[in-house]
Amino acid sequence: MDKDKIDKKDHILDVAEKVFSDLGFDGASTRTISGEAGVNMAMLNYYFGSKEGLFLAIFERKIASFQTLLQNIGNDETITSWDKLSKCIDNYVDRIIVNNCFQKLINRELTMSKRWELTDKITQILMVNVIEIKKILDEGVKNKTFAKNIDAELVIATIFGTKNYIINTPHVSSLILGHDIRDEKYLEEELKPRVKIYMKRLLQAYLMKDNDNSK
Amino acid sequence: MDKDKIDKKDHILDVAEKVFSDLGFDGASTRTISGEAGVNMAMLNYYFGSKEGLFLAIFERKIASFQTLLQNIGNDETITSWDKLSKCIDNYVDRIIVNNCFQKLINRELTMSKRWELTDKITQILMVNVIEIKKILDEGVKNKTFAKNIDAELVIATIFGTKNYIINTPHVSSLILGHDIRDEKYLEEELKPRVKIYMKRLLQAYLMKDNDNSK
DNA sequence: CAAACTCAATCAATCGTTTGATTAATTTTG
DNA sequence: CAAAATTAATCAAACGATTGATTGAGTTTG
Repeated sequence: MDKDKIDKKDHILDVAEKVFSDLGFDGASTRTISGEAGVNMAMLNYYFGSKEGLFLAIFERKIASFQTLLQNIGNDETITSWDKLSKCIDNYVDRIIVNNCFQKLINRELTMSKRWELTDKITQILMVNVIEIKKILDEGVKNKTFAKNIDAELVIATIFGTKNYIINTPHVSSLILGHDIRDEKYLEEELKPRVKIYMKRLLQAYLMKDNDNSK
Repeated sequence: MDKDKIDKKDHILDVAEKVFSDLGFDGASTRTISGEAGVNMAMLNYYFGSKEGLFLAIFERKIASFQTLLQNIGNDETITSWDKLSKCIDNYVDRIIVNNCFQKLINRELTMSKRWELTDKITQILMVNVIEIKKILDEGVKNKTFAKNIDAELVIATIFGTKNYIINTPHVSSLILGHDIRDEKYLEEELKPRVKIYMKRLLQAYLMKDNDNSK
């Protein structure tokens, strides 16, 4: 049946995503992945051509859902620049914490000096979001919602960096926060709203204050 | 000669640090490392026992320099909490951008679910800095330098996360900033001061403003 | 000379991939 | 309809290549 085939491929991709994110591309053997997924080793090549093909397929599957999310917020003329940024933060915190282990994959791949093609593709995808936020920040400066001398590029680094730090280094951030951040209940009910509130207060304080240059 | 021996070991460690940070632990073969370092493959095992021993030796070498840096800032009674935090930021930005590729190593290792012993050791080392900053923040709240309702834990995530984001994802941050951040001149003369100024303004705005809870 | 060092050659183990056979379901044919 | 042919899916086994590690013979050094 066609449905079963798709389900099986999807199951392999689910397992592979987890194993790759735990062990890295080189650390995860095809035997481990196929074993974990409960399928014969040869099926990986049968379905995805190669180990790298499997790796790429994981990304292909996720890309679509990444593209469209922030798309229309920037063009909404009815809300202020601050509200747009606020919406972006909400979306981003929600989305990223769901795609937990995929985020780890993306981030590790970006730190590698291998597989340039994939690195470039990921970079391109992430830049869509970066540009979207940059646009909102610039617009906010122009219409004086935000202070004129903000450092927009580094604000972007803070937005993405803060979230990445929490998610990608769970050992450290769990110690800092005093909870296991891999506990889904804590994540959903406490951490997510807390990060949202914090990010908004942090950025509001910075963006909407006059940072005079006379030190 | 004893000097030559140490120099050679250090040279191997330098090369290995670079190769590991580019290719990951599993992606970097002992042949690649020894070839890059211009030494016989067997030397790696002769000096460091094993591939993992070599990997650990890279960390051992760096640990000492990491420990002592922030140590005494927190205990200085003559400066304000804000100045302490300010000093921490300076130290941190300076140090971390120098140890560029070692940071990538640390960060990738923290995202892995392998080599628990090393992960725990790294976590422990990083926590020294975390606790130091936490202490400063708490003290600042107590003596009313900082607002009473700040989110100290997430401030820490912002400090480390912002810097990590810039350094660990050079492809993306180079695009954002419009310069190749691996260009040492740009890094030293432009980016470093810029990050310092930005971080201080960002944190000052947040920490020294009343974040009322009514919305 | 003895200890420390260096090397090419080699080891077993594991890697990603391919193979050829087998099964089961579908389509074509007489 | 029933037999034959075709197809996709699955498997155990094996492939060559590469891995980290070791060997034992040679060289250098103090």
